[in-house]
Amino acid sequence: MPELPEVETIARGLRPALVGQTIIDSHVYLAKTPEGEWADTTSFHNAVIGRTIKKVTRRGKLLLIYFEDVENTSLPIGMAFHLKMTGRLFTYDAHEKKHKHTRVSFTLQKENISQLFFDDARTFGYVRLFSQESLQDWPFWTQLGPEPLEICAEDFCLRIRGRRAIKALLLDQHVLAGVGNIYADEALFSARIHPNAKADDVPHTKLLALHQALQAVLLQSIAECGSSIRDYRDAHGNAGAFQNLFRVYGRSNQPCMTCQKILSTAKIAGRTTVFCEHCQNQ
DNA sequence: AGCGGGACCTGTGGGC
DNA sequence: TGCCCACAGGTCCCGC
Repeated sequence: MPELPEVETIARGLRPALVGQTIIDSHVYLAKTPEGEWADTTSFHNAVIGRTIKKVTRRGKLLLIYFEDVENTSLPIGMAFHLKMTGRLFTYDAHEKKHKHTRVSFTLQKENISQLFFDDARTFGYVRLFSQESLQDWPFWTQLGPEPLEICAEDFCLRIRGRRAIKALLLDQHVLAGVGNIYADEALFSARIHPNAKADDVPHTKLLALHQALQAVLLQSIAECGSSIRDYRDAHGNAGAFQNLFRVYGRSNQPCMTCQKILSTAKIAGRTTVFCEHCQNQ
């Protein structure tokens, strides 16, 4: 679910509530949610108890929580949450009871007791504890592409190439980390590029426009606290507002905001894709 | 190499 | 009201 702007918004919301807090208890309600070296419920619990949160950040669509260093170097240095389609991370006061879809919860204390819930209706999401070493054994992590907001135009053009559909490249987390279906469609519309165009057939000037458009759409969405379609809420339970600014995503059969022709829908790169045949002719 | 389809899951909304 | 089907923001794996 959440793409880069939504995960960024969640990280910003959680940061003030979590940094400096110490985990004093944890519960795993769905055994498959923790993954990796400390996936087992008991080792997960033992590895997080007593850990103080140092940093809350993001890489691609992963929400990262780092712990303060401890003497025991065999313990994890942090945990990575992938929210997939329906994952949510919220903080609550000490009295909040487990929800229907709560998969993992943490109890925190510094001054006031509070809780962090990882809820996920469809259960595709996961949390993975990691050490410096185990990160290197995690292919999803080691193969993540660069951050789309940090890559320069020149490097962007070098990565968006080949005979695949350009939308497939934007969605490929090895090529760029954090772009999903919404922002791929919005950026391609903005740059006036057909989502099914082979990357190598797209003129260099259009690739430069796409680099600009992608960064603009991501930044604008972050400024609006992300997009809320159905499940997504930020760390405080608030909906984002960027969905009100969609120009193509979710607007099948509605008029193009540029040329008024009816927007087209197709399955491209395995995903529902909305675009304007007239404006995105390249 | 790159695609299409299926799998992993539950919830929701539309049509009848 | 209720049932059935299609579809959903992500990723991985398989076979063609």
